Amino acid sequence: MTPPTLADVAERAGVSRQTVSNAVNNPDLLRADTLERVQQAIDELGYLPNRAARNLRTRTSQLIGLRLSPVLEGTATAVMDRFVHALVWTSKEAGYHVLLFSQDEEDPLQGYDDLLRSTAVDAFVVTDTYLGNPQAAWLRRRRAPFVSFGRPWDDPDAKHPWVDVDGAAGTEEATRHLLDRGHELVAWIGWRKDSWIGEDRRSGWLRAMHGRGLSTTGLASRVEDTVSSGRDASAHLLDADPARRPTAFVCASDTLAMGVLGTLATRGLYPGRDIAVVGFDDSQVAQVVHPGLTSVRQPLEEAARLLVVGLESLLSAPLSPVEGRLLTPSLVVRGSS
Amino acid sequence: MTPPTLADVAERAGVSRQTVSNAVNNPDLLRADTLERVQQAIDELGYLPNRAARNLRTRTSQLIGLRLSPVLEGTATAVMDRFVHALVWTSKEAGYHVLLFSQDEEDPLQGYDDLLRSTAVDAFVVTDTYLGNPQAAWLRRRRAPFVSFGRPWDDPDAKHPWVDVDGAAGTEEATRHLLDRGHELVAWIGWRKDSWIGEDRRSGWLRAMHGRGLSTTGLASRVEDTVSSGRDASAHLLDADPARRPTAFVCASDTLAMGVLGTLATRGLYPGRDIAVVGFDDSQVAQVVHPGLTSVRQPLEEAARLLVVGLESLLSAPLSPVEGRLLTPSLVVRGSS
DNA sequence: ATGAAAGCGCTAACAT
DNA sequence: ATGTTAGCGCTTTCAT
Repeated sequence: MTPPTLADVAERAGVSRQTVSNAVNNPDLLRADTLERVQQAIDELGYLPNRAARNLRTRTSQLIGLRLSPVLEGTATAVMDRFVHALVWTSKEAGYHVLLFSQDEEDPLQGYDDLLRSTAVDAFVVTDTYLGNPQAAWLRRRRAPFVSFGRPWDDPDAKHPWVDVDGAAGTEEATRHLLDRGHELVAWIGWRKDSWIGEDRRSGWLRAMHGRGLSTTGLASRVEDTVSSGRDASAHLLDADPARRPTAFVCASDTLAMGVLGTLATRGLYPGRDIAVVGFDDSQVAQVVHPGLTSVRQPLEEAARLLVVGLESLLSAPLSPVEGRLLTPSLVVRGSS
Repeated sequence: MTPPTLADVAERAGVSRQTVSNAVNNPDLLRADTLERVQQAIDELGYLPNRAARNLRTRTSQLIGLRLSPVLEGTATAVMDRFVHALVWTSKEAGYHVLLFSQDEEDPLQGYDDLLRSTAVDAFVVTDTYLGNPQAAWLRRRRAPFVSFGRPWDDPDAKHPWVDVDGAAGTEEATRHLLDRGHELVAWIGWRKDSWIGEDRRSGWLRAMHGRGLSTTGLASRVEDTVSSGRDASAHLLDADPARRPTAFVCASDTLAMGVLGTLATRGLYPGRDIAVVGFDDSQVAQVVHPGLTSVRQPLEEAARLLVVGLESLLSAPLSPVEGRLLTPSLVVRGSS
């Protein structure tokens, strides 16, 4: 009924418990024939070390904590889904599992604190590094091992490994793509100024426009990340100055881009033919909407891989030099451009 | 540096370690003043029981295993995301965490087996109960505790708690909604016949149509779950018999519905005005596409809640009577109808 | 109501 | 190269 233990294997193989432990953890220490004998007993019994016992002894849990942020309905946020999957996959390769926990209403640090104090996880992957998020700083003070997906925007001397995607490079490529297709009046619909990620992405658009000597006057708009904001902003930009009516839109998110598509549909304009549109994140929405939304895709699989690498070095050598990695996203071109 | 232990608390409170354990697990056993003294020591030290030690002793892990299925790109599958979140949330309330693992390429049971043999999780939540999925049967043979989100379609004498959503009721409501709006030629675009879920959803459409004495001849189509299949199927249905040209489409998924919207866009038809469309799952896509896709929404939060309830009773009383629960989805009406 | 003793299954340190 | 000893932090008897 209960799974076999080290002792069961030892008895069957006619060796001591320690030898079995070595066979599992330090096979090099065993003589070839002993190892084989032990291995056979392990196979026959279907032995696998008891996690709780091993965790207690080694003071590790082989678990990585990840806080799941609430699902935002009404937006096109495909990132988390893909990222979680990539993280689970790469963690497995490294011998870790991912433990999910959720935000506590009143105290955002509660979940982290409890898991830490109960030694339930070895480390965290933090994903929300937006301005004012207290987690990173708090975890650092706590000396808790963690890596972050997202730059430590507000903390230049952060000492934890991080991986982020170069949003500016993404929007720059998107804008260049449109410019290459002959567009000159490429508008920007982004987020409010207090979003560093938003300003980062905006800067890529600016860079591309200015790089071609094009003026951006009257072509930008900063709004909330909702479909209706995108719809209103694009309608406004299209109606503002007839002489500088945008022929293309680059958006800070697929959500905003869907708003633009909405405006076009209302006006009988056809995306990709009459007006070009580019989104950000390559969400499912971008993939299934007609005629396909061109979008900037984040290399989440690579991000997850590098985060786990960072985690491993952090856990094996806590004082190793810290590094941040900036990944370049790619543009997925579809019908809308 | 290391977190405080039971012994630390005991020393500080001037009681034995056992008394501290009781204070945590059986506070009723302590005298009020002792309890308060211990509690104060706990608070001062920030003590939380070491998970590994507790797990070893109690032979539980307070962990629920959930296999994350691969993200299907190019489809509108919003279900998993919301479900995982709901599960994490309700699990927390019940004192459990969710451990994620991923599918092994060659052996789909590997992940389950390893976690079971290493006693890393207390139970599983199984989500893919489609035809031919060996997990449920395998877990049952293994006497592993699990609950499933999805009926045991192919196993009438399954003995595990399950929760599922009444797909037929959903499509029936969707179809009735269209009939109430004056449509009579309501077409169905669903999945291939070997999908029980697909046939279930299809039966709801049939029931609604026949309930109003309407013929379904030439109005149905069974295809793969891709956008292009939905596009092709709807185009075909619109072109087939002019006398029975559909004025509305009910689809087995939002993915298929997006294909229908694609066909409409190509032909200059306006969803909701010229042709009505209803999808299934209330994905993000349905929420952000213009002019909004009416869709059947699954009560995932309730499903997660009931699954955790089932899990608790399963783990506390393994021989308690098994129950299955069928939940009724709701229709979210948007511009497309 | 509180305490003492034992042991869950494993591995690190040491001995052989 | 293999075995012995000890103990990780906790909870479950059982005794007081």
